[in-house]
Amino acid sequence: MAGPSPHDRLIRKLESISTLTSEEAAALRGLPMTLKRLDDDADIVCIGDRPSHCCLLVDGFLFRYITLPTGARQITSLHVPGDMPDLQSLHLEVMDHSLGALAPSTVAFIPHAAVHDLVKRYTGIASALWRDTLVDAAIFREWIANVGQRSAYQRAAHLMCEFVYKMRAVGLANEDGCPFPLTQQEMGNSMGLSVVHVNRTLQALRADGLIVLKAKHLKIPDWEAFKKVAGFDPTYLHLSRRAAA
Amino acid sequence: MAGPSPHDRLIRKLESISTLTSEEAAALRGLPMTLKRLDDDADIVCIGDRPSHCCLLVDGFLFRYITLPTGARQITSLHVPGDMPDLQSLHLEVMDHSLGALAPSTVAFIPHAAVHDLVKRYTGIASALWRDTLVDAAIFREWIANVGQRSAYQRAAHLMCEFVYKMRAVGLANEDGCPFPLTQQEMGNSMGLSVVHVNRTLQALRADGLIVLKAKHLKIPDWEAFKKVAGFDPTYLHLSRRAAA
DNA sequence: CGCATCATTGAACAAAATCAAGCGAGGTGG
DNA sequence: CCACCTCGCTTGATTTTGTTCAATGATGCG
Repeated sequence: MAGPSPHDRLIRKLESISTLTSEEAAALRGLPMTLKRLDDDADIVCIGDRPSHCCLLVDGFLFRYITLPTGARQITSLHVPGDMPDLQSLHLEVMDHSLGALAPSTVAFIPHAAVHDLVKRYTGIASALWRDTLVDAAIFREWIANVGQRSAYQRAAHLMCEFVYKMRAVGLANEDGCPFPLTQQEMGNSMGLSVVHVNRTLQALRADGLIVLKAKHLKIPDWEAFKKVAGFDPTYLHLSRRAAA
Repeated sequence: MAGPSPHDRLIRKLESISTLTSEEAAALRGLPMTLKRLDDDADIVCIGDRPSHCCLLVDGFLFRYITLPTGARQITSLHVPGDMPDLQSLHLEVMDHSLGALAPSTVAFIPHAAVHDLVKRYTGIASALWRDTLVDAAIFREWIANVGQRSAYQRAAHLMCEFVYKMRAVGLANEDGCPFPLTQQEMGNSMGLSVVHVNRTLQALRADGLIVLKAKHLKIPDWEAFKKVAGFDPTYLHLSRRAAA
């Protein structure tokens, strides 16, 4: 399945959190993009790099992570198609974290210069991109609260809630759930938990009938009950009315 | 002590992470500001609000926090003079968290319209402000790692390292340390730890000669040793060379 | 002085980490 | 085609870290 074009993905994503004029959408369609396929586990940019391109995720899943001096790894965000996970590199020259692929993925590289140019010419695009980085930050805040305050059980539920919401916002989830690409190890690295404990937590969620997670596919039978358990309120995702519906 | 003007604070802060032309600095000096004094514990904006102004911290200390459905509170950031902690409200209409005062403080309110106007007219200011929100996000990422991966002992050390660095960057710390306004309860809410455990952790840090913390003043006798314990690398603060020195 | 807030202490308890094996499905090479 | 190997998942036992509960000091301020 060929799926939407890279430009369509980007536009759909930006429309999930902003509004674009047709002129702005057309301008975005003019962005030069170089496609690249990535293996599972491949790194796109690493801490210390000074990227000259931004990366748009077209297909698959990416994640950002920090490696501590001890070797411990903390995942700080998960990304779905349409996301530009290193948009920040437009204004932050040196990477303070790394960006890698969670699953085999396709990404499109866009030269910084081309983005800077669009931003200068279209205030609407500038706003949308700035806003995108701000939503990113809002999600980071929620993750701090997730790791800092919630029990393992709630934490896992919250992580999954957010993931499904993000997938729905770009049209990649339906009533039957959506792909969920994380291994238990990766979930642990996202939530500040050991693999063993993640395993036990998932079993508890399954036993309580809250999730059906198998073969990297996640289904939530009772969405309202699940949100309640997670303490999930989607406000922080700042979705436009259309995308939130 | 009257101290620097609100505009000076802002300019100094922006210069700690960017460079401004003299024309841009002059334009910033033209920003309309309304000063307000705040008590300890006062809230400036709350979750759900739709602010029409940004807030510049002139004097004192602010913090952002999320309140979970259970009533638990997670502090997501600490702010020192020169910071604009709700700059994000320029592009995110509704607040997904709250902003309050850690200590008696003075803040300056700036109408969104005035900021939007400056951003439109000076790309350098637009870049500096966008960059400021991106540094904010980088700090959130580091906090996720702090809460998710580090022991209580390291966590506390890291929190203090970051705070002192931010104070130094705007000229508010010297070799004798700096003010440190957090109660142990607030430190706990910042690090995902109970008050009791914060207390014991601080005692351990004191016993090891790493900190001298008394009457809300913090001094680090051996900075290199302390950074090592904390696993602290200031890259993520993205300070300009001048401010990092 | 008396109240309020913050800091400190001890004891019992709970959550999650660690250590150490096994299990199972998918992929590979002989 | 099958043995085998790897990676991710699962399980149990044990230990560690941090929480909770319940008081008791200390400090500052009106």
